[in-house]
Amino acid sequence: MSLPHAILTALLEKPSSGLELTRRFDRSIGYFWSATHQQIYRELGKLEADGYIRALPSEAPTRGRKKSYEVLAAGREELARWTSAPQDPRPWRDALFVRLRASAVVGTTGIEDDLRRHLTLHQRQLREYEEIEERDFGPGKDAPQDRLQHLILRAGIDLETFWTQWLTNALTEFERLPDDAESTGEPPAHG
Amino acid sequence: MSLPHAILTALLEKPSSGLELTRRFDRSIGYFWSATHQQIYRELGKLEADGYIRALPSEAPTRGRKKSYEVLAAGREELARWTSAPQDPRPWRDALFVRLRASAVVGTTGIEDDLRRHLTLHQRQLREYEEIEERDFGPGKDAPQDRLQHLILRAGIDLETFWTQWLTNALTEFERLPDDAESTGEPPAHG
DNA sequence: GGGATCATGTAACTTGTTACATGATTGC
DNA sequence: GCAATCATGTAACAAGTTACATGATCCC
Repeated sequence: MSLPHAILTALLEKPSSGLELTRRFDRSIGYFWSATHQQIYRELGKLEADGYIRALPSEAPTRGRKKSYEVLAAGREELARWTSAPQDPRPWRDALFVRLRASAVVGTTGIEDDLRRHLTLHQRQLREYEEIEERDFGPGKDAPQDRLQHLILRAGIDLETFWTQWLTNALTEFERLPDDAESTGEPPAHG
Repeated sequence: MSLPHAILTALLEKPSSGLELTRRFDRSIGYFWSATHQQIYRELGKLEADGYIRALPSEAPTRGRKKSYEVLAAGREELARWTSAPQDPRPWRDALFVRLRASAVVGTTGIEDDLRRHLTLHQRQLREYEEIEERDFGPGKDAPQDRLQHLILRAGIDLETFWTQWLTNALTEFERLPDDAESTGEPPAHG
């Protein structure tokens, strides 16, 4: 149930239309909770039906006409409630590790190229985050109200750093592996 | 489309019944792709219908009777195809960061306790992974065919290390924050 | 008036979650 | 025979993905 609350947060920061939200989910918010415009419109409809947000008064609300939303008191209360309520971390899923484990059984052909490609993508993302950090949180820009934003950005930087290091290490490991290593049978139990 | 391929991998490692798979998804495989028994039974049905796996011959296949599956040639081929095909990394989503960003708008009340709780959970998971590493990949146990498994485990260790460090840092940051810091308005754009 | 683009949607599908149902086996 | 547990499922729903539809506006 994070998407509606991410939208409430975005709308509290600044009332927006669906498309404006979509654009904000392509950059800052999307760095930790991505969403497509279809999801956003659907969720806006629900939030309005639930009385958490309302469309700012304008002309006839039809297709193709821009429609901006603002958060109502009930919406702010719901967001505060959700934010302070305990939540377990979700089990994480990553297809790359499924593929690696599969390649221990059916062979590693082809996967190495994709690891290299992923490395490039993560290096690019890391650089992007670091540029944002320098621009927005450089020396003398550490206002207290920005600390939380900075903390979130640091998580992004640290995670991309993890990926670049792990992928670099994995590729080194692959060079040492016998060509197209293929093993069968149960691997160590891991727990 | 990772779940069917994770199941094919597991069945190639060792033919199993639905419940046995469920148990394996609770430990080793579940560390990077979790699944409930309902998902697994549904997927087993599809994989069988697609001709990728088959039930090992036994008595009448009814409810309550154990049913084991093995992978057919077509299943192995599909797994090899999927494993070697390029795949983009999925956009990652983490509710904790949504909550942190929300707390910059509606206040940080309550979230600190949950950060502490998450820290404990991640420390516990990290310890578990490290014990597995020592047991299965300790000195003298680095057979080439285990290298891929070790690589995956290292990713888990590194990720949990990231979490414990980041959460520790975040909690320190919270102590420095003015009580129940609450800011309004658009934060820095971050991109 | 026609194409680009801005803007809001619908529909169908896949994947993951939650709650519940039912049969078989084992130990008492 | 009955409770516990092993084992396989169904149903309903929530969330995310992909493809497509349609109206409004701007600029030539």
